[in-house]
Amino acid sequence: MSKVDMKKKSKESSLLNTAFEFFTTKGFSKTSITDIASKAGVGKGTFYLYFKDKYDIRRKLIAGKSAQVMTIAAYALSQQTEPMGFEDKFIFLIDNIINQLDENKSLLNFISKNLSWGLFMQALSTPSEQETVFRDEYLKLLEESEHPIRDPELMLFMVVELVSATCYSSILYREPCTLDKLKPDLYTAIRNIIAQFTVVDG
Amino acid sequence: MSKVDMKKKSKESSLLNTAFEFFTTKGFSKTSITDIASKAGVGKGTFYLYFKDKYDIRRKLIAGKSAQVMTIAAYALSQQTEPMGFEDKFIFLIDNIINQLDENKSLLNFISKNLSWGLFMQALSTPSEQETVFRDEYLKLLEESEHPIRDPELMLFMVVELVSATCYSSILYREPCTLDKLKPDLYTAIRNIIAQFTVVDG
Amino acid sequence: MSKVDMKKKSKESSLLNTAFEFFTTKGFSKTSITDIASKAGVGKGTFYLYFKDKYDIRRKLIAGKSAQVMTIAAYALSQQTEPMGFEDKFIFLIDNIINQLDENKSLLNFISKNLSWGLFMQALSTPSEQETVFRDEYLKLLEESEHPIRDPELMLFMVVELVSATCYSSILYREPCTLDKLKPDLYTAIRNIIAQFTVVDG
Amino acid sequence: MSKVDMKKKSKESSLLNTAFEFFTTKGFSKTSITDIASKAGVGKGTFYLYFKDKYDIRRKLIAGKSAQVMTIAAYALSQQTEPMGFEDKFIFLIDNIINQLDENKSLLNFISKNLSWGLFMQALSTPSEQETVFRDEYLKLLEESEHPIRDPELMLFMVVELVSATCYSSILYREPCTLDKLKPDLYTAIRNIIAQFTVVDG
DNA sequence: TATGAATGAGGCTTCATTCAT
DNA sequence: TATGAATGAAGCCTCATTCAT
Repeated sequence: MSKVDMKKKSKESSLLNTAFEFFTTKGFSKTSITDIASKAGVGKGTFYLYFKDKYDIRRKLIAGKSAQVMTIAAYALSQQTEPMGFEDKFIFLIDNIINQLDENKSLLNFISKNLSWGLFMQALSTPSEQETVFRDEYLKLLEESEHPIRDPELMLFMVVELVSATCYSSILYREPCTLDKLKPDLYTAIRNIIAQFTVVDG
Repeated sequence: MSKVDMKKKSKESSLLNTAFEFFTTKGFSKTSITDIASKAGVGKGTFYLYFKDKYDIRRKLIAGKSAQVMTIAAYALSQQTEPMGFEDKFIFLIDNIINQLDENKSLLNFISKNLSWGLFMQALSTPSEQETVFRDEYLKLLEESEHPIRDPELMLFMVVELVSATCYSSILYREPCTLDKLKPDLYTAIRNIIAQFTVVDG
Repeated sequence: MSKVDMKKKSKESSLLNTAFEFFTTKGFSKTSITDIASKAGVGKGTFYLYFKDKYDIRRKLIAGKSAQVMTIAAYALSQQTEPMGFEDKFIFLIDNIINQLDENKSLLNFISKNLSWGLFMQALSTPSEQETVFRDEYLKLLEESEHPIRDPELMLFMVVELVSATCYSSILYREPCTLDKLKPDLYTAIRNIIAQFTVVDG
Repeated sequence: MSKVDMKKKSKESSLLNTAFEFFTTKGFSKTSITDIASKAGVGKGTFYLYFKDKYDIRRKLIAGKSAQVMTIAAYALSQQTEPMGFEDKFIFLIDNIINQLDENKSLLNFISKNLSWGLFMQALSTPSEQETVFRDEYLKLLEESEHPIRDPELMLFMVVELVSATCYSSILYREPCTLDKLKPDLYTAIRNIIAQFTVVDG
């Protein structure tokens, strides 16, 4: 990569990072291009060399950040050596993601405010530049499961929504309780949901 | 209520209704005071006689609409004659609310876009002008329950978040499945959550 | 007219006058809304209460100024008491307009820069708020003429174009000669054009 | 001309042609340097190697295009073998130019939008790189004329203005009539103007 | 109480021009 | 010579809010 290309990448990163910071603190509509450009240390016009408009930079942030979280979680799971069943692996992934978000509250804030089920699924199945993808990992988990899961997408949907909604409030505002206090009950609830979708042979 | 007071109320209502319509269709930040006032048929200045600013009218809308939903559900429950246990009553309330939202998509849209746990709890416990309040109803349910519930607020939190997040996508976008298909699994999951919070005497 | 309406009219006039001044000196595309508003002593937003955009104010200026010139010329003719033939009346009108423009160079500049045949004819036949209209006057002249004119619109077109193009340069830049020096030859040329369009009975 | 010089010329030509195309279609102020450079297939910075700024390229276009038209007309006249008087030669030139413009509407558009008398006269007397020049041809015509012309510059001025203004509207918009219908009356008018400037010995 | 004219800060975006490569 | 990334001034326009009537 040439020197000039590196500079360009660095500018783009700088803009993305700054936008991310403002979006998560001030909110999208209260953040102006001027805010982003000047904090990023570039001219206002420069912004438009890299992004079509404000919506464009948000879209790219969502895609990038989602992929990043998924990839980290999937990678962590792949590093596990001891044998685990489907349920444990699934909980492992969930737990890893929750911990990432717990340590990175602005990311959580951003994702929660901008991620709908549609965008999430899209991010899950869009490989972009990442090699491994969450969805593949999830499907692999299913195949390895001893007991078949009926309606795996609906199950994933319910779990994801439950997790994201409860953890959001819990991590950011410690309401109605801290994450530590929430986790046991949350994981129990997840295991119950899994059980409820597990087809048991007669 | 005097004639003048009625006129005042009517203007306020008109503004609230119009604002609601725009917020749910165009979104909050893309709705202007001019939009609201002119559609409501009053002068722009009049808006400021009833509301401090744009945020004020949103706040009042959230409170009012939440209370309305809760009140309707609680009233419906009170009309039930046959005896029901805690779990059934709880599910009854949830089901009633879901049905209200299913029939009133713009309300769902508005609540989902504007309701955080904090605002929701606030709305639940702010009597405003409504007589009955959801929270009272919920607490009454708990007292009547045969088996004690550990951590009732956490339980309510988890259920509310699960319901609102899943139903939002399901009702509005039919993704990942229709509401009819979702309901059985959702209610099973809720019953499991209730069970997991129920203290069983030994 | 109420006090408030008078104020409004005065603001609109102020904006029109200022815009006219800038358009004729700096040119249309180099004149900004900020220029106009601040010189007119009103806020930038106020401009948009009176005009849709920059093109709107130009359109209104063209219509207004054209009508004004035509009306003055027609009125002056109507005040003439001594009997005149068609040719003389026509030349009278032309001469009056030329003199108006000679005394009002910025008006000439503006009209010349913004008036096409289409706009001119449109302005001529749009009564707007003026009572008398140039076109009516012209048609009346024709009717009174002893000798019929073949193709009166084409004749008017040729004369108008000849007059406007030559006088523009002559008045503004005194090139290639002064207006005084131009007039005799110009009027001779016009009389010749009229003659060439006059149907002579045989 | 060296290879490098040819390359240079080709870039300059390409820029001029592209600018001409945009100026006549989009207009001067709505055409950006980016438009010109990118359509011409060169870098934006390259533009500034050949032209001082946007006004510079317009100026050079006007000069070049005017000279081109004049040269073609003068050349056509020089090819005529049969003997013609001054009036006929003059009309011949005019007719040739009108026909050029009729076949090349974008050129007419450009000239009309950008040519004032001043620029025109300047173009006529600036030899630039062209060998033959309209003005020379015109003066030669005068000398050959049997009857002296009083005030030849004023006469040329009036004719040129009459022709350009009427033909512009006629060719581009067919208003108020087509070119074919206009020509006879126009040429009659021109002959009359010539007559009016011709000094007849007594 | 009711109005809507007036405001000006601030948003988004374009673009002529420069300059390091 | 050739490039195009970078810039920031400047343009247009919106809109929440105020205030005189």
